[in-house]
Amino acid sequence: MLELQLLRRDPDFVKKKLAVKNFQPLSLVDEVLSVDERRRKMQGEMDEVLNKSNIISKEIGGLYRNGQRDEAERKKSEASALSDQAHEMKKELQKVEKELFDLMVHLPNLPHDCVPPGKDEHDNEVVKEVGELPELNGEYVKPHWELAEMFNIISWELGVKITGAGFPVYIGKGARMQRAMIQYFLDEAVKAGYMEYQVPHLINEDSGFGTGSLPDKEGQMYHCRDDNFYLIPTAEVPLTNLYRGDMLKEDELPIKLVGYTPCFRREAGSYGKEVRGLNRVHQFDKVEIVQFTTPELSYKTLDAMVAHVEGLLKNLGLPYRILRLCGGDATFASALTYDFETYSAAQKLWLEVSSVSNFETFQTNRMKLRYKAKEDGKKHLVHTLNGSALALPRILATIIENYQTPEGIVVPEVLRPYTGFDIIN
RNA sequence: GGAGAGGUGCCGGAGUGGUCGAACGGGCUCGCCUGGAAAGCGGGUGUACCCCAAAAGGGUACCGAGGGUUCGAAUCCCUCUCUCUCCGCCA
Repeated sequence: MLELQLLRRDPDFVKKKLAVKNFQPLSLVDEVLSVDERRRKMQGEMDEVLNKSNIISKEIGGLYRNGQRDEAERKKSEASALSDQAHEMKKELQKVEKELFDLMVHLPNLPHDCVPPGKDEHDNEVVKEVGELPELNGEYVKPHWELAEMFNIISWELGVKITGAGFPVYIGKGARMQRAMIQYFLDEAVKAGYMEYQVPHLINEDSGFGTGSLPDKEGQMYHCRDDNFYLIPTAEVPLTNLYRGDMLKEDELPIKLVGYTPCFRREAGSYGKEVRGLNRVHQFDKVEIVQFTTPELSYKTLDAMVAHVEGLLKNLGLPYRILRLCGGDATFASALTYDFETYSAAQKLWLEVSSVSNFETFQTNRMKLRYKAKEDGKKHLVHTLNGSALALPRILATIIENYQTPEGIVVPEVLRPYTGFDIIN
């Protein structure tokens, strides 16, 4: 959630930034301000009534103590009227507060200065492209879903039997590849100073709200009706919410967390080749890194996280490119997002395998996560960042396609200590 | 799932209708004392919102959450939630 003070201070700036994000209608900003003004006025009036009521109540207490019962009784009706009035005002105020909140919740985060304007993925900016696009020839240009079936390492059919489409079952070396990647990614993160966590895969509403997943992405999450829990769409949600509501000391920052979890996404509305094979599934595994930091350091931190993800891709030997997402393609909560894509040779397709974002104070304003500055002891909202490091299925898809040979699928060197085999055949 | 006990400030822990934003103790912090320290003494020590150009100051709310009773609620009533103990079930 944006900070209301910012809207009050500089509504034009906010509008300008929202325009970059392709947000409509900008008049929402004015609406917020007018509701906010109404709210303040109402609160002032209510406080005044409450103040009077409190004074009289105290007087009544005093009168009783002095034995002036009659005088006290007489004052009661006056006090009663005031408290009724305050009660009504409170109800009205709550309505307006709710109104204000509902409006604020619909404002996305403001994009960072370097975010290019734009509508959708076509306007994203390619920042960097690394590695040779592999030239496959002859018959060895099969897409990963064919190879996976061929070597019996993934079964879509079994997944359908157990659950439904989009729930692949990994078998034998396929399962071990998964486990190897998880372990490798976790080890690399721990080496880089991240604290490993194992967190719940179900979250409550407050957690969903904290990261901005609710109400914005409600339809994307699986919901357990009976208990009102949601299946996590990413470890970002539980990891970030670990610190919800806290007041940190500046010395405690930065905080670096890493966690492996499965991720569940309904992906309503997806279709076609987009969802073939591992390209888009309802359940997948991911290692996620999260950082909490000060506003001064958060963009440096973002760079460091980008570098970390880049390191992983380099080590896996996959051709990749980094995109700076344009305003329209970046998510609701992010101020700046870099997407990583690997090139899947057989599909001749760039697949998104990581997304690294700085949310600045957008999440912490919702979560009320602050820190006390060393300098002046003042409280500020913490900056949050996160990134996939990495999401497994598309990495696996890319490995399967790019490393196919007449003998089988060659396992990238860095994974071999974890898999215990060097070829899938 | 059943029965019971309980959630108070940074921590411990009082408080069962008015003078309670909350005793007392600890912690932390500032000052005095000291060559320095300890002990001791004295002061300070929550958050959010509103009024105010700002500061000073003032107001309101907050004792797990939300409602209710009352002129007045940390205190009484209801609902929810979490923790603990016992029983049942169980990886």
